This record gives sequence, structure tokens and C-alpha cells, in this order.
Amino acid sequence: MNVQFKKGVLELCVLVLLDKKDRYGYELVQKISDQIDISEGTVYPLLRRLTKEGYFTTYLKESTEGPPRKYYKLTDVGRSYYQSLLEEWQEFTNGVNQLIKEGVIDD
Amino acid sequence: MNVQFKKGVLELCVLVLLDKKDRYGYELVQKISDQIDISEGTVYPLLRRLTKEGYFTTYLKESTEGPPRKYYKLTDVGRSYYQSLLEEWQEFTNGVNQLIKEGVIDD
DNA sequence: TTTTAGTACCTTGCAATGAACAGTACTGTG
DNA sequence: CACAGTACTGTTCATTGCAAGGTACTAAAA
Repeated sequence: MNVQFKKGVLELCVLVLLDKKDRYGYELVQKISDQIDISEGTVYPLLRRLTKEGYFTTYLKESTEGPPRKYYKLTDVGRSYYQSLLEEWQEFTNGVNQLIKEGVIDD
Repeated sequence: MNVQFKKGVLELCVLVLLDKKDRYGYELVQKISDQIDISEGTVYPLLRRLTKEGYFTTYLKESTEGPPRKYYKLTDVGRSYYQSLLEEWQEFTNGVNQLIKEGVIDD
């Protein structure tokens, strides 16, 4: 899986998953890994940065399956940011896919 | 336009456009800029790298509209690389879009 | 009790690449 | 000649995912 493609997208993936419900870090890693190959070591610094920037808040919650979990919760600012990032992603991929189409059909 | 999304994709864009016909650098910049916002300063080092790696060959051609143009031509190796990169892109964006869908519909 | 395995979180140095900037060179036109 | 448009080049920097290497908690097995 091309590392460079992934840049900038992890952020979007995390935001998407948190839009609907709070999740803990390991869970985010697992959900994302279902679809794209990522490194766990990447996600935590990212979560910390986005929290620091005000997009998430965090809280601890005891778990019956292991150690306490640190949950991440999207803020209003985070939700707003997510929506603009999602738009950018769609605009961007449409542009690339358009180019792919043009490349294929000539001009 | 999110800079990080673009990483790794410029390569694909250039390869796509050259798959069907030889093009010169400035033309590539223009065609890509039609769809996504890029910096000219980025493309030439990329073209040089991909040429060095054997994916393109180059030739000069006089132009009636300005200075001579340096054309880029995809090699067989380049074509092969393009096809695998295209597959990766599609796999990757499918994965991300799947996550976006899941994020939206919950789990 | 200690060890192990699974769960869950954290840190650091590095590689890669797009942007921004600052040029150079060619050609035709005014 | 100067200018504008065409076309190409080089360098430094910021950003972020990877890989590697941990730490800590809990329950179950030895």
C-alpha cells in the first residue's frame, strides 16, 4: 500500500469514525486497519495532535476486557473541520479520477 | 486543497496522462492543474526522478509556440508501474470511501 | 505467586514528497 | 531592445506515515 497516498487521509478516517460515536484509540486503529493498512504508531501522535488542536476531547473509561480505555469525542469544531475535510477529499478524488478517465480516453 | 492528500498522487497523474501519449512538462502541469491545484515546482523534480528510475524516456522537439519542448515518453517498465499504481489507488480510495460509509451508517 | 497473553497506549528518528520561491532560457511581438 | 508568454530547473522546508521499541493494565494459566 502506497505510503504517500495515505498522507493526510488518516486524519479524515479518524474524524469520520468519531463523527458518529466516541471511540478509543485501539478501536480506531482496528477499524481503519480493516480497510487500509496502517501503523499503530502513527495513530496516537495523530490523536494527540487533533486533541491538542481542539477537534477532540478525551475521557477515560474502565474496560472489562483490559486496561482502562481513553475515549475520543469529537468537538463541534472537530465536526466542522471533518465536514470540510470530507468535502476536500471528495473534490480531490473526483479530480484525480477525472484525470484518470481523461488519460484513458485521450484528448 | 489539502497538500497531504496529494502526496503520492502526482506520480499517478503524470503516469496516467503519459500512458496514452507523449507530453511535455508544461503540458502535464496544465492538464493536472485543470483538476487539482498543484505547484509547477513540484512536477519537474518528479519528472526527473521518474525518468531516472526508468519509467520515462525524454526527447526534445522544436515548438512553433515557444522554446523547444522536452517530451516524456512512458517506457514498458513505466507502463507496468502505472498499472500497479492505478490498482493501488483504486484499492486505497475504495478503502477510504468504505470507511466514510461506515462512519456515516454506524456499526 | 509469577508468568504469559491480550488489550491498550506512547515515543522517536527517518524517509519521502509537495510547496514556495527564485531563478534561467527561448520565441515572437510591440 | 523590452516585454510577455512559453517552457524548464534547482533548493530548502514542513509535514506526516512508518518502523521500531517500548510501557502499563488485566485476567488466566502455570
